[in-house]
Amino acid sequence: MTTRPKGAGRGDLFDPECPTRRLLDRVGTKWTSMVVKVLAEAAPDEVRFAELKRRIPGVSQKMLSTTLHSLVRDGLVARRVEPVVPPRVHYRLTELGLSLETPLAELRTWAERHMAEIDRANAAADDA
Amino acid sequence: MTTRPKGAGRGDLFDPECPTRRLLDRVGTKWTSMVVKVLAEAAPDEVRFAELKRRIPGVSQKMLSTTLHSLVRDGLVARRVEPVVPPRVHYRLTELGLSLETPLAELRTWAERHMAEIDRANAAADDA
DNA sequence: CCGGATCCGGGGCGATACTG
DNA sequence: CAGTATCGCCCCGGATCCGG
Repeated sequence: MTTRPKGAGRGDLFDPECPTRRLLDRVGTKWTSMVVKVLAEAAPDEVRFAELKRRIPGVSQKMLSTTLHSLVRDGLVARRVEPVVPPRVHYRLTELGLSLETPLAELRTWAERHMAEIDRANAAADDA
Repeated sequence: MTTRPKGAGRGDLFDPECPTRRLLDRVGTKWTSMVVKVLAEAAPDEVRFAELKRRIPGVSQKMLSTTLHSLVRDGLVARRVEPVVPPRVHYRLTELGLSLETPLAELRTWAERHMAEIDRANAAADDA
């Protein structure tokens, strides 16, 4: 999933290593944005795995787990394990993750305001 | 494709019809954000197909064509054909498309500023 | 309770070749 | 010049089983 190029292009946005494309590859995966949102709403508190799953209807255990590990790997989410039986695992956004929430929130705002127009455009296209 | 549970709860962002998820499904496709960026930079001028292709290294004709048609269908891009031989097709952002450029630009800014941190986090994870 | 391992289908995406 | 058609790979993401 995570494409792993090495040198990050920082000048040309259309460089194959374009940071925006790479970011969208991550944020665009199905569950990432929702995980970030839930964790952002809970911040600075932690959220347990099961609670996260409960708050994101439709996500499978596998995908939630995979998504979280990707985010941890990217340094956007911190993971804390309580060494008890049964184990308890807690997640929270790092500062980096929190800073990402800002632009993501703006995208959400745009979506809420304008998706209806997109739907209308599609409906019009279907007519033709 | 997507099952339609019922009327979308207009409050709940985690509804299966969540507008944010749907927007990200579109914007997250590989070439969309770059097409929008090129057209936004050219705005309010139009850009021809070949010029668009030239400015987006790596894109195939097929994917550029597909991406553009999706955007047209969504009402984000307008298409104008000059009925000459050989044909000339011009594209430009609609107002809706232009308004999307704003939050997208902020995502780009975030990406430029922070992708290096993400890369470092990944490198650190590779060590372990 | 948390999540790794495996199997599998569908769709995004690319390469190439062909039309008007 | 600007597409469309076809083929096929890859990998996301869902279901299920299992392990600590």
